[in-house]
This record gives sequence, C-alpha cells and structure tokens, in this order.
Amino acid sequence: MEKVLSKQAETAWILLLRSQQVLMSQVEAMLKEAGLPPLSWYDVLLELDREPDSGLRQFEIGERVLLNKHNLSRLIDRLEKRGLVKRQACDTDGRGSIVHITKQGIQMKSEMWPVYESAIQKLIAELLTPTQIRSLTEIMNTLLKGHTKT
Amino acid sequence: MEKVLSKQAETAWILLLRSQQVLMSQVEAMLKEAGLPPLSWYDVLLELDREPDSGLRQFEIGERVLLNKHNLSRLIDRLEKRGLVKRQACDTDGRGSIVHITKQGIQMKSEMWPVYESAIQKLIAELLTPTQIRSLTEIMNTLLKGHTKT
DNA sequence: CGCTGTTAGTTGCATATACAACAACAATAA
DNA sequence: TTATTGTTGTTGTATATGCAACTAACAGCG
Repeated sequence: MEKVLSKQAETAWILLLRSQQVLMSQVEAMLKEAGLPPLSWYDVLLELDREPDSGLRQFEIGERVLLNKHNLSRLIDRLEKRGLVKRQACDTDGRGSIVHITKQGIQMKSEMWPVYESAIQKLIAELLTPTQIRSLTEIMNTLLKGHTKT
Repeated sequence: MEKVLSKQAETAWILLLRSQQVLMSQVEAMLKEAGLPPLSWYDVLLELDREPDSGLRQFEIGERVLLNKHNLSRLIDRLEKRGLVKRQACDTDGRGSIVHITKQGIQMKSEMWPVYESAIQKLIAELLTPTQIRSLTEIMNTLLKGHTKT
C-alpha cells in the first residue's frame, strides 16, 4: 500500500480546477464581449453542422456534448427560439425529434468561431510549447479514458 | 505569421474542457453519494480552516477560491444556515464581516476530505505517472500565469 | 465638516442547472 | 393481442449563477 495520496497529485488537481475556472470564464467573457452567446451554444451548433443533412437526435447531441437531457432539452429550446436550430418530427421514432441547424445557425457558428479560435490561441497556443501541448493532450486523454471504467 | 491555430492546440483545448466536465461531475457525484455538500463548500471551509483565529473577510475568501462576491455572499449564507460558518462584525471596517469556521464546519471539512481525497486518488493519481503529474502541474501553472496578463 | 469616489457586501431579477416525476413511444416477451 | 420494461424527451421545482442596482461604510480632499 502506497502513500494515501501524493501531495503532487493533489497539487495537480487543484491547479487543474483553477485553470479550468479561469480559462472558461475568460473564453465566456470574450464571447460575451463580442455580443455572442455562450460556449455551450457553439458546441451544439458545431455538432449539428457536422450532420447538416441528417440532423441529430437530441440524445445524440447529448452524448457528444456531454450534456444530460434535462439541460439539453431547454438549451435546444433557446437555440430554436433564436432560429439557430429547428426540430423536426422523427419518422422512425414518434417520441423524439430530429434537430437540424438552420442557415442562421450556420451563420452564428461562423461568427463565433473566430472569437473562440483567438481565445484558444491566446489562452493555450501562445503559452505552451508544442511539446507541452502534446503532453497535455496525452494526459487529458488518459484522464478521460479512466473515467469510463468503474 | 504562423498558422492561425494549430489543430494540436485546439484538440488539447477540447480535451481539457471535456475532462473538466467529467472530472468535476465525478467528484460531485461521489460527494453526493456520500451525502455530502458540493465541492465549493469544501473550498471555502478549507480556506477558513487555515485561519481559525483571525478568520477571513469575504473578499479574501473570494480571491482564494476564485468566486465573485455575488455568489460568495449567498454561499456563505448557505454555510451559515447550516452552522458551518459564522459571520462576525468587523471592528476595523464597518461594512464587512469576518467569517469564521465553526466546530461543525471543521467537522464537515474532515468528513468531506476522505471522499475528496479518494476521488483525486482514483481520478488522477492512479491514472497518471509521476512524470505526467509533474508535467500537468507545470502546464497548469503556465496557463494560470498567462491569464493574469492583459 | 461636506463632497466625491471607491470598496464590501447584499438583494432583485433573469437565466442556467440538477433532480425527480411524468408522458409518449419503442421493443420485447408472454 | 396485452403486459412489461426501457428509452426519449418535457416539465415542475428547487437551487445555483451572473449581472446590475443598491446600501453602507471607507478614504481622500476641499
């Protein structure tokens, strides 16, 4: 039995938490400053834009964006209310709807991307070396894979 | 002028976001399963426990925990309502109060720690090598230092 | 002293999230 | 067919968060 918890791991965890808070709020602030909606909207629009023809069921969006259905249901409401997205009755499954991105949605997505991109540029790309970026990618992949177990 | 944004950095960012979501929800789930309050409570209790005699002003807590005053004000309300914390009028500054941790607060903190610790153990320490943990620490420090500029 | 600007903290309001209960349908088995 | 169970999605409710307006108190200056 090894030491209960290495101080190292705890420190890393705390820093991870803090940086996530800071980075997220920075990105959201940049989007807001540009008069654009929050990041979660972009996530959904991006996924929908990848399937412009077939669209996506809500639960499919939920899987890709890591949102549970409660929130997603209302998030789609908001998107639909602004005309960025539209729901269509699903032929093969009477319960659900298929969500499609609209022209305005595509437009919004393309407006958000430059802001988002420059945020990533400024907050990540400019600060880290290529090696660190690779390392970060690897570490995050490891952490993500770990969670599925249990 | 280099490429606008390396695909690498974008990937790293996405993974960072995803892992944040997953890790946070896992930790919160573990705490909830143990019938314990959310992580933000622990953060505040921890900081207060470091100054058991002098206590802390609210804005000091806010600085350490990265919470803005609006949320903090109500978070302290909730903590106070459960008797984990108590506000005292501040002698030297009539506006504000000094927050102290109570016996029950210390108790709660010590109940939360094992759960929190085992969460970090399981979600971080067990998955990463010591080298990766060091690397993660360094990268997060870099990202955090970066944000203060501008 | 009064005046101004700043800071600490609270509150109202709109919005966002989590959880549970529910309705509608699908899929399977008897 | 009917019954049963699981899945998709919505809604009610409680709670949490962000923002702006507000109060109260500090600090500096005439």
